[in-house]
Amino acid sequence: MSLLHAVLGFVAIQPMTGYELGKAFSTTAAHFWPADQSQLYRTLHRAEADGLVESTTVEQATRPDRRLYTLLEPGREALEAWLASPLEPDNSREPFLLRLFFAASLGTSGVIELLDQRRSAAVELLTTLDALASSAPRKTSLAIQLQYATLESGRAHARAEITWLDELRAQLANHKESAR
Amino acid sequence: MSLLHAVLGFVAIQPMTGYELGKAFSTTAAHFWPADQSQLYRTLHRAEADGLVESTTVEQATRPDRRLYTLLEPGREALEAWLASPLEPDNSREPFLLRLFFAASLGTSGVIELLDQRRSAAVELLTTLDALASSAPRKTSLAIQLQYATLESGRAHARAEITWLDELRAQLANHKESAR
DNA sequence: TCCGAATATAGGACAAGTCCTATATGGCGT
DNA sequence: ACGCCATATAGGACTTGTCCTATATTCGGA
Repeated sequence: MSLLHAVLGFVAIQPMTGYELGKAFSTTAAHFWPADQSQLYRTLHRAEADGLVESTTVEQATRPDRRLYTLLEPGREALEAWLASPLEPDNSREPFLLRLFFAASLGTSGVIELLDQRRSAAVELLTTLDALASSAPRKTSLAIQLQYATLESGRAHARAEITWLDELRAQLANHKESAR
Repeated sequence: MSLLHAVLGFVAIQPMTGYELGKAFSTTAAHFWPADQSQLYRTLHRAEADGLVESTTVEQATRPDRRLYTLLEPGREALEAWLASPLEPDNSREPFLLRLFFAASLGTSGVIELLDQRRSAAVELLTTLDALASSAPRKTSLAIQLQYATLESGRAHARAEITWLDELRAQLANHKESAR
């Protein structure tokens, strides 16, 4: 349901085509809201059918025609209603934790390998986010500040993840040693 | 797809009924893997159809019959294969970040309210996890250690979330003040 | 010269998860 | 006395998201 709201949010900033929306997602929102291309276009169709947005076809000579989507008043209302609605309880899935939970049969050394793999991925994510953060624009408007804040959130959680992994790893390694 | 693996993981520890599985999820894995009751039973049916588990009906006088599921060899292999498979890239959705990203139209004070709501939820989660952690058994086996580690992960991330929220809140409040 | 990437939109098939309801009974609180 | 909760399993309807493919052209690199 939320992809619709994200679409409305982007279109509220500026009228866009589906393709541009895809770009906007992958460059600015990918780390907290991956958007499938197919799903994006379907959501746009539905939003238009529901009268939330309006599209105008822009013909192009060589490229396929572009459909430029504009936010309509009902769409803006839906967006504001979403922003003001109570926060839904957070029930996110953590595939890594699920695996770790059941990983005992890998043995201590196997689990440590798992932790190292996860650590690599977390470090990679963190460096990506660091790069994005350092190339971010000056925080002039509230909107820009908030967009930057989502980056900061990702960095904070990535750092927390790495710290947790290191502590767990040390604990397991230590335990293994003393068990010798 | 992962619910299947979680089911195999639990049944590997001990043969269980669907109902007991539901309990196991909600008491030990709820914070990183919510399991819908309907989905659970469907997954069990499929796992049995696929020859991964086997069920025996235990008749009861007053209560409905219980179907006790046992892990079969192919199921154990599937579980081990999953544990040894490469980590999938992490693409989790963060509805709160999505909302924050587009929340500028709420104004600084509206955003601060949003942050406060989120903070309350995070604090509540943290205290729940703290309680679970303090009532956790002694970390004797590797399995118990890993299960405890998932709790620690939740706590680490909850604390990171609270810290991030506090910093952002201070920054926004400060900005608002200096803009007067 | 050929292959892939970028531009631009769209549909089909499928997987996974959510929400609601149904069935049947016993115990507990108010 | 009445309703709700726990026990125990299951199906229907629906939403959301994923993966793959199709279409059509242009440009750049190996």
